[in-house]
Amino acid sequence: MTNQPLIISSWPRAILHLDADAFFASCEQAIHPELRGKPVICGKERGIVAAASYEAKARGVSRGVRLSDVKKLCPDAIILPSDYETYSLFSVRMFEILRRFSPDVEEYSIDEAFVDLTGLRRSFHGPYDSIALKMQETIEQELGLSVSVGVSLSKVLAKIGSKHKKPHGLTMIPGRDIHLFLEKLPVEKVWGIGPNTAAYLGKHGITTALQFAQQDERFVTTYLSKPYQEIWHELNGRSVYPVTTETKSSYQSISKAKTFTPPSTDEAFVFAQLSKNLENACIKARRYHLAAQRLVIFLRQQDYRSTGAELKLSRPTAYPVELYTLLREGFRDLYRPNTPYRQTGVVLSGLVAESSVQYGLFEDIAKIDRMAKVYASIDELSQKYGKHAVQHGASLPTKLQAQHEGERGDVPVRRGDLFKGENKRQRLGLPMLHIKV
DNA sequence: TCTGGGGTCCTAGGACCC
DNA sequence: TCTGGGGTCCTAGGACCC
Repeated sequence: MTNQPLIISSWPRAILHLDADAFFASCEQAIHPELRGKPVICGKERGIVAAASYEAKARGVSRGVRLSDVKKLCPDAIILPSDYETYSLFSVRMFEILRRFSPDVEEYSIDEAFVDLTGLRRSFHGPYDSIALKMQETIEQELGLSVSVGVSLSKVLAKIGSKHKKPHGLTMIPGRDIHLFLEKLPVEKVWGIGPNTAAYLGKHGITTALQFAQQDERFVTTYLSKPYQEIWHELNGRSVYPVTTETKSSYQSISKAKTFTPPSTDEAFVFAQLSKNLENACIKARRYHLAAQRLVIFLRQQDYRSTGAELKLSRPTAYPVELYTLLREGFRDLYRPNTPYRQTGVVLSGLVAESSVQYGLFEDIAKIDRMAKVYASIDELSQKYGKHAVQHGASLPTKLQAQHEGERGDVPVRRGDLFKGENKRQRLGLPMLHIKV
């Protein structure tokens, strides 16, 4: 493997990191004024706290806590389902505001961004901290959201800055002060250093970010791999991570996984879960006009062990019908009877643009064309009525889960019951279609 | 610490070739 | 047939992120 040298920015940069405070909950409070000042929690759909407003945090509610425990901590909490579409709109507008200040905006996640401020002092007639303050104020005025920002010489340091004081912080870390911020910071709090690397560094006597930053280069290149060498430079104020402005329009891989409770030993049910994941992954791939060259499937057992297999496709595709034979074969190899499974998943990888797919000489082009049309209609229906409007027959046994999750989940369900009775879709008067494969 | 779902990048090691 | 050097490509798995 060729060891490419790191490219280190040759002049000092001014990089800002912005992190919205309690983003989901704050969006809810911005839209619904009556929620302001109250403990608001998002995550009802998953049963755990996805975000908590500062009022809720003050009562000890934090991310990941089970909602059943929330009621003990904070009985008057207002618990809402997460509404990603609305939050995305806030997110888009937040990034738009940032781009008024600099074209170099990286949309890092729904509620975080990096902005390269290098060279902007002249046009703004003021220091970097006043630009940062202006951003903060504009977002507050126009969107009613509070954000925390950090400004420093590199992305890693800017992130440390934005986390330093929350909510509504504005932290500048100039080169001469770096050590003050790293001194008390446990090394695992540094962006990119997880528990494994922290434990490894601990064996070398390194527990704080400052101790890590002060290692000499020989130590770093001898004992650490490239990602950590990069972090080491960044902590020392040498920027190696560029602010990338391209908005993401493609994927390296698309995955879908679903956990079910209780774990199941029912082969048809487990296969149906897998099949449904495949359908959902394919829908997303088609939305981005991508086709997969490889399909990974995995089954996770009750004890969290997982087995998987990578399947190669003869030609890139995003159409489940073309993948069922392979899916069945792969499943047959992995599945062990009488083993309780709790999760299945698929990964579509080796994604290429759909338009670049070459069809073989002997393939029935007319048939492929018809299939493409069927799927185009399916995608349209899913858009209108939700993605469960149309399903492959193979995915139908997932209906068992709906019954398991009902109040009387202990009642045995016979296969014959699957199609009986009305479901939500029918009650709403929406079409129910089954595609035969 | 895990919850749960969706991603990215890097490395080591094997297969294969000249 | 063995030895050895060197390169590429691919894959599994690890680590980390939000």
